Amino acid sequence: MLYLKKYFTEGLIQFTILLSLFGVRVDVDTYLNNQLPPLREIILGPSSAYTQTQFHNLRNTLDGYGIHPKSVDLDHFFTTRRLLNQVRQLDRLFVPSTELNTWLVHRDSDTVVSASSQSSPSITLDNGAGLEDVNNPDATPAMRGGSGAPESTYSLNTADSSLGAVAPECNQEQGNRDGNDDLTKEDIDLIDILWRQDIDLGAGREVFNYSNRQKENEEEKPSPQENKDRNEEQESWRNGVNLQGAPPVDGETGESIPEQQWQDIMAIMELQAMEVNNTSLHTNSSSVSAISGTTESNTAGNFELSTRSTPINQDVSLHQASLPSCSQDFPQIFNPQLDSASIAPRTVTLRPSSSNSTNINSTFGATNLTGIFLPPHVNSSSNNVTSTPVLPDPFSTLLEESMLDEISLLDLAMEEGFSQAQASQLEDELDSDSGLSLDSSHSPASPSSSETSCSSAASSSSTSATFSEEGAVGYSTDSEVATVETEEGAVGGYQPEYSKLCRMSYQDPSQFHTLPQLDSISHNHTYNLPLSSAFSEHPELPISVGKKTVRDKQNSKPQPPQDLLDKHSSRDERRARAMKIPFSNDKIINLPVEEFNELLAKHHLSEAQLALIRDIRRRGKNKMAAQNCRKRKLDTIIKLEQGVQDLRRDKARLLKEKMEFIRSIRQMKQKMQSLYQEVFTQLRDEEGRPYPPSEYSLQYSADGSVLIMPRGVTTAEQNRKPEKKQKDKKK
DNA sequence: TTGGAATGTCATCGT
DNA sequence: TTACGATGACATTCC
Repeated sequence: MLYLKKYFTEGLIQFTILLSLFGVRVDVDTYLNNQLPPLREIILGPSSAYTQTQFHNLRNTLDGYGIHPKSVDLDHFFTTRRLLNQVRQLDRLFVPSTELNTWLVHRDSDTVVSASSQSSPSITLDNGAGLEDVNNPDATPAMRGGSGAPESTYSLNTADSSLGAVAPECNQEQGNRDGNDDLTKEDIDLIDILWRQDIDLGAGREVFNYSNRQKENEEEKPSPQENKDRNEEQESWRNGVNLQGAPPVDGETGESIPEQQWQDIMAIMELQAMEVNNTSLHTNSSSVSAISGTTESNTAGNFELSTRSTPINQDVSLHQASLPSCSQDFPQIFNPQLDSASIAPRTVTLRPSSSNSTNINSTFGATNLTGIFLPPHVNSSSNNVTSTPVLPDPFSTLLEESMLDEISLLDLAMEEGFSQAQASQLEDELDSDSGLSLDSSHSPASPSSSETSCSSAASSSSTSATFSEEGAVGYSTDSEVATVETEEGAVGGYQPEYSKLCRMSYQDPSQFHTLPQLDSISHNHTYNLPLSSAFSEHPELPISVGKKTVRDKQNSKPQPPQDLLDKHSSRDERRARAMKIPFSNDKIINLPVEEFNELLAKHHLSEAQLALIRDIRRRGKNKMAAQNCRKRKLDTIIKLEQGVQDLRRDKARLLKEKMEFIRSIRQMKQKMQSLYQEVFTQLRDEEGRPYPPSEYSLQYSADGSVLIMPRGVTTAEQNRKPEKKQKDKKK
C-alpha cells in the first residue's frame, strides 16, 4: 500500500508539474475529492476524509519544507499536513502577536483614530494586522502575509476595516486562511508551533500554568545578549502584571514561540514609561478622554468612520496608543452588533461568533481574573453589554484629568521658565485651599529680612555701645516729662528714619568710646540706633544716606548742633537730658544689673531720676525685645513660606509619580485583558469546540494557576473541588 | 485726611 | 522676690 501511494503520488505530482509548465492549472483536489475517492483514500489514508490536500497551494508546498515529491518522507509530510489541517479545522489558530497588538491603538478624540506610525515597520505590521478585518476576504491575504507585506496590512482604509472582532473572530478566519498563497516560512513556522501548542492545550492545564511555562522557558538557552534582553522584558512584564507570565514555549519541544507579541508590548511600555515625563497635557487629556469619555456605539462608530475617512495620524506614535478602556471598549471591539452599517456584510459573516464575542466581553466583566484589575462596575456589566450604559472609568475621570492638569501646570511653572509671578499665580489658582500666598515679592518678610537682621545686629551690638555721660536733672513723672518735652518742642521730634538707616549701615559706636571729650555732648543714645548715636557723637559728620539727609538738605535750614541732637534723640533721651541723668541711656539699658546697680550707687540721684532711669532701662530692654520678637516672627514666616514651597514641590512630584503608577496599572489592565482573551479563545473542549464565554470563565487560583470554570462556581467551590476544575480545564 | 507700615510702649507671663 | 526675655495689644509716628 505504501508503495502504491508513493507511486500515485509521484505520478500525480509529476503530471501536475508537467501541466503547470504548459500553463494549465490542475486542481488535484478535485480529482481526489470527487472523481477519484479511492485514490484519495489510498494516498491520504483513512483520515483523509477530514482534510484536503491542496497541491496547488503554495503554502502546502512550502509546508513540505523542501521535501522532494519523490521522497519517501512524503507520507510523513502528508500525515503532518493532515494533522495540521485538523488543527486548522478546529479553529484553533493561535492569535498572532500582531493581532493582540491591534488593541494598542487609541483614539485621540472621538473622531480621530490614531494608529501607530507607519515609520516603524514592526509596529506598523502589528497594528496593521491587528486592525485588519480578518473576515474580509479581500483583506485577509494581506494579514496572512504577516511580516512580508506590512503596508498591505493597512486595510484600515478599506471600507470594511474595523477595530472590532479581531481576536475572537480569528476562528472564522481559519477557513479563509486555506486560500492564502502568500504565507512565508515564518508564518508556517508559527502555524506549526501553534499547532503543537494546540496539542499542548489538549494535553493538560500545565499549558496555562505560567509557572510551568516559565520553568520550561528557563530551559531554553538563547544567546547571552538575547537572553539578557528577553529576561529583562519578561521580568518587567511579570513584575508589572504579576501573572508569572512567560513567553510562549512549546511544552513538548521546548521551542520558543516567537515573542514579538511580548516584545512589542514591552517596547510600548518602555516608550510609555519614557513618555511620562514628556507627555503634554493635550496628549494626556486626549488619551484619557478616549478611554473614559465615550459610549460604546460612539466608539465603534467613530472609529469606523475615521478609519475610512481620516488618514492615519502619523504624528501619533505608538507609545501614545492605548486601548480604549478595558472596561468600556472591549464591548465595542468584540460586539459586532455595535458596528455601524458599513460593516454589515462582515457582521453577517461574524454571526456565528458574534454571540461568543459578546459573551467573551461579558466574560471579561464577570471573571475573577479580570476582576483583579478591573473596577467593580466592569464586573457587573454581565452579558448584556450592548444595553449596558458605559460608565466612565473612575480612575481616568477622577484622577488623571485633574492630576494631569495640576502636574502640567506646576511643571510649566516650575520647570519651563515661568516667571515667579506666573508660577505663583498658577499655584494660587491650583491650590485655592492654601491660605498662604507664596508670592515672595509681595511677602512682607522678604524686603525686611535684611533689615531685621541688621536690626538684630544693631540690637545685639548695642550692648557694646559706648555710653556717653550726659547730665540730667530731676525727673519723676511722665507729666513732668511732658512738660519738659513741651519745652523742648522747638528741638524737633523723633526721627525714626534714622533707625532704619542705621540698620542698613550700622557702624560700631565703640570707635568713639575713646573720645571722652564727646561725653559732654548731648548724644543720641538710642540703644538700637547706633548710627544715630554715632551721629550724635559726631554731629559734624554728615549723614549721607537716606531720605532724611536729602530732606535736611532740602530744608537747608541751619540748625544748632544741640537742636539736631534733640531732634534725633528719643523721648527717653530727651527726658534723661531734661532730668540731668549723669550717664547715657545706652549704659542705663545695656549694663548688667550688677554694674547698673553699682552705677546708680556711685551717683547720688533723686527718686525721680532713679525712677526715670529704671523706666528707661525697662523700656529700652523691652524695645529690643520687641524688635527681636518681630524679627523672629518674620523669620518664622519666611521659614513657613519655604516649607510650603517645598511641600508644593513634593506634592507635584508625588502627583507625577502617582500618574505614572496609574498609567502602569492601566497598561497592566490592557495586557491582562489581552492575555485573558488570548487564552480563552484557545481553549477547546474535548470535542474541539470553544468554550462559550457566557458559560465559562477563567479563574485565577491561589496557587498561581489559571483554570477555566463554569460560571456561577464560587471561589469556595473552587477551593473545595480543585481536581474537578483541573479536569474541566484539561478538557 | 486717611490708611498702612514701622516702631515704641505697656501688660503679662514664664523662666 | 527680682530681673529679664517674650509677646500680644495698643499707641505713636511717619509717609
